[in-house]
Formats: sequence, structure tokens, C-alpha cells
Amino acid sequence: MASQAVTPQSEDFSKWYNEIVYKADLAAQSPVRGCVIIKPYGYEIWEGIRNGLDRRFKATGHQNAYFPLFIPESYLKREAQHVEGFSPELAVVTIAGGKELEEPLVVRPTSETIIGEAFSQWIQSYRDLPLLINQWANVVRWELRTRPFLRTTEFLWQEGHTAHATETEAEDETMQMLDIYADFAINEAAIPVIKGQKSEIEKFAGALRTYTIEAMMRDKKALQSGTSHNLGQNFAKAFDIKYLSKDNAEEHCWTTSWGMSTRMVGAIVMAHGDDQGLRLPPRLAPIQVVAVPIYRKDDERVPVMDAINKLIAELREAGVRVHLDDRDETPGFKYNDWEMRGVPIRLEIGPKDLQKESAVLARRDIPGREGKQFVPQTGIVDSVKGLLDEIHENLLKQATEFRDSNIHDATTYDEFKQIIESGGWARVWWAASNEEEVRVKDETGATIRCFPLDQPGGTGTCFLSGNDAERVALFAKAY
RNA sequence: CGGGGCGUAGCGCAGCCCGGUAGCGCGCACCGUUCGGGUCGGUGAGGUCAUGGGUUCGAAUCCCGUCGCCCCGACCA
Repeated sequence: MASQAVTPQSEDFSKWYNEIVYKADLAAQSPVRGCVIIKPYGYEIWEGIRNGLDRRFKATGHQNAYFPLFIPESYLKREAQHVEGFSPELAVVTIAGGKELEEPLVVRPTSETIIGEAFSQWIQSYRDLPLLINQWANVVRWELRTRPFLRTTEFLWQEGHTAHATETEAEDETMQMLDIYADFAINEAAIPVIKGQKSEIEKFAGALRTYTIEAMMRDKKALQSGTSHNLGQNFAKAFDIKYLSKDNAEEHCWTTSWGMSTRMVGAIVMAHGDDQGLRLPPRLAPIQVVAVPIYRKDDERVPVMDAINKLIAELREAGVRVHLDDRDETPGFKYNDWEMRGVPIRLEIGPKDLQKESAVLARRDIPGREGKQFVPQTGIVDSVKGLLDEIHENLLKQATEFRDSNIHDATTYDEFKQIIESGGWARVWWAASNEEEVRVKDETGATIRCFPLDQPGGTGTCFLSGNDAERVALFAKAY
């Protein structure tokens, strides 16, 4: 059933990526460098991501709230690692209302600090815990180098912030949210992500431990697609988030934070796209089926439109997102247009289908004639729904096979370098210092993407230091 | 900030070397034609040639300065 997708011409993958993003109408360039205008079609994909995540957050007892865009500069400074990590990329407001401000305001790069300050006031007793809050917001990070969706100066995301009574609860929460991200990525975005833990060097500024889901793009580069942090008591201590326990003892809370951003839109483009353009995962696609009527003469038009409208009504009734393309263009033009935009299924009805009471379903994941099939008009809902699921499975399968065939084990540094140079991911036993980790990055451009959670067990020898190693690391070049 | 490159119509570019008053493709508008895989033909609208100065009878073109943008690297969801 699965057909291998056309590989994007990776001699210049980022050029391909930019072209798709703009041609498929996901985004437009903004007047300010590094910012991006998200156009309606791109925004609808983001809304799909939002809905998928929000549903899961609600199901696990989280509530949405909203915190201010501006954060007093002094808040950032309360957690030493945090400010060190973020200060190079802050946008700061020093003048407002025509006056120099007494204290500069930082445009939030993330909200641990201001939410921590709020939590310290909200939490008094163990009865107030756990406190499970999420916010949908924009944040600003003045990055040196930007790319639409993957890294923009301003981006949209959700950031969850929770406070717990015990270390165990906080760790459970951290892992639960990581699982939710992975479940979403795999079952809705059809992106097979690897769950893992970040190294000391790569972890979030101020966190105890950072967990991540890592995805492989079509150029074999890694993309961190979501993170979940166990903040330990670092922020609780910096912001005085304390509670009175059952036995009347004052304790610091254990907090977590976790986020997924509009970068996910870029991940979908880069994980599934092919030479024809986007291939959207059916469960997230704003348009799941595009209906294209085909007729030559006016007397053909009416019966064709009647037939197609009837099918559209049935599909919509069943909850399928259908768009009718009745533009005055040639069919070939429309086919290419919607293929560029990645619509999973194209439904065609023409004069020849009328007598046979048939319709054509063309699937986006399999290009050309092979992806076309004739189906009876009766039972169109089942045919379409079945096909949408099949397309999802196929995209996931293709991406999984692609990923697995590009992860290689390395036992020596030479092997390692060879794997990285060819663009693949290197899987290695790891027991070496931070300095050695940095050295590998300097020499090869690859970083530890994560220590995968499903470790093989046993022990091995570190390819770099020769030390006995208990854990495995995945190295790759990343976005 | 280091290394490359580029600023000419909405977008992509040619013209510059060798100065003579601006052109192509796409897109856009209108007419006809076509429509089961990006139809074809015609007509038309649209430009301070990034910017300041200099050389010259004359500068998109040559010279000097300034500004902006893109790509590669360092930073990162």
C-alpha cells in the first residue's frame, strides 16, 4: 500500500522549504526582519495543532489562562541560569508613553518568571496543589538567524506551567506532557518522534531536566518539536513559591513547564513535503478533500454540479472538511494548485462519472495515476474516511522508514563523522564530559539531540572517551 | 560580528564589462479559445533602475560614500 514519496531536491532543501511555505500560502514576509505573517491557510494548520493539544490538556485537568506580555526586567534576573540563557535574545522596552521607564520591560521570551511570581501568591496550602495552568501566547526571541515557522523572532505557542507538592509528582507531570506531545505528533501530525532527555548542555535555562521529542526532517536534519521541563525547585526558590504541608511545614513547590510552538507547522512541511509541495497529514489538514467538478459545456455543468454538491453535503454531514473548487480554471491548474497546498484527497466528478455513478478519489501521498481510484458515489463517506486513515498511516510509515534507515550506530569517532557527514543520525554509547560534547559540536556540527527514553539496556563503550557507558545518545545536525 | 552575494515593474531576472534615455518571464486586466493533469493567441496597465555625491554633452551602466536585504557560521522552540 505504501509508496515511497518523491524526495525533495535536497541540494538546497532550505530553498525548497521557503518556496513551499510561500507558494502554498502558509506565510508571507513581514516588514520586520525575522518576523513572519501567518496567512489564513497556515493559521488553520496552527488551529488544528491548537485543538489537538488543547483537547489533551483539558482531558488531563489543565486550565487555560493568560499572563502579560511585558515582564519587569528584574524578574528575569531572579533565576541565575535563566537570565544567562535568555538575555542575549531579549527585546526590551525602555520608553513608553513618551517617557523613559524606571524599570525596563522585557517582552516575554517565555513566562516562567511572571507565572512563577503569580503562583507564589496563589499557592498557600497543599490543598492548592497541583496547580495546572496553560497559556496560549506569543513570545519574542531576538534570534540571530531566522526561518519561517522554524525560528522566527516572534512566534505563537502554548506554554504549560504547573506546581506540585512533591518531586515525584512534578516528574510524573513532566513525563505525562511529553507523552501527550508524542501522541499528538504521531497520531495527528503523522510525524514519528523520538522521546528523550536533553543533555546538560542542551537543557532549558533553569531546568533540572529537559525532555524532548525529536523529529527527522526530509533532509535528515533533526528538529526539536516540543519540550517538557522538570524545573525542580529552582524557580520555586527564586520566586518564593511555597506551600504549607499537611503537617504544617513550609515547603517549596516543584514546578514544570512545557511548550509546543508554531514551529510544528514547519515540522509538518519538512517531514512530509515532496517535490510537488506540501503533503498535509489528514487529521490536521484544514481541507481534507477538495472537490473538483469537470465539465466542458454548459449542459454538462448542471448535472455535474448537482452530483458533486450531493457528495459534498454527505461528506460535510459526516464531519469531513471539504472545499469545492469551482473556479473558472482548467482542471490541471486546480490539481497542481491543491497538490501544492497538500490537500490529502481530491474528489473529481465529470460527465463520464454521471452514468456510472462513480467518482474519482486521488490521494496526495501517492503522486500521479497510481494514486487515483474510481469509487461508487454511494458510500462515499466510508470511502473517503477510510482513505484519510490510510493516508495518515502511509505518511507515518514513510516517515518512520525514512527515519530508521538514516539512524546508524557508531563505535568509533571516524564512523561517527562519516555518518554525520552523510546527513544521518548517529546512535552511540555516551559517557563523556561536557567539554567533549562541545568539541564534537565544534568539529562535526552535530549535537546530542537526546538520550532516547527507550534505551537498549546493558552497557557499552563510549565511542569518544572509551569510558564504560550506561546510556545511548542520538547525535545529529539540527535546525 | 566574520566569510560570500545582491539591490532594475507585484514576484523572478537580463541589461552594466564596452555610457546614448529600460527589456524578458511569471503574475495582473480585458477579448476570444481551451477545459478528465499547469491550454493557446491577442490587446493592455504597471518602473524615483536602493540612496547621496562625482566624472561626462549624456549614467541603470564608470568612480567614491551611505543604507538595506539574502546566503553560510556563532545563538535557539
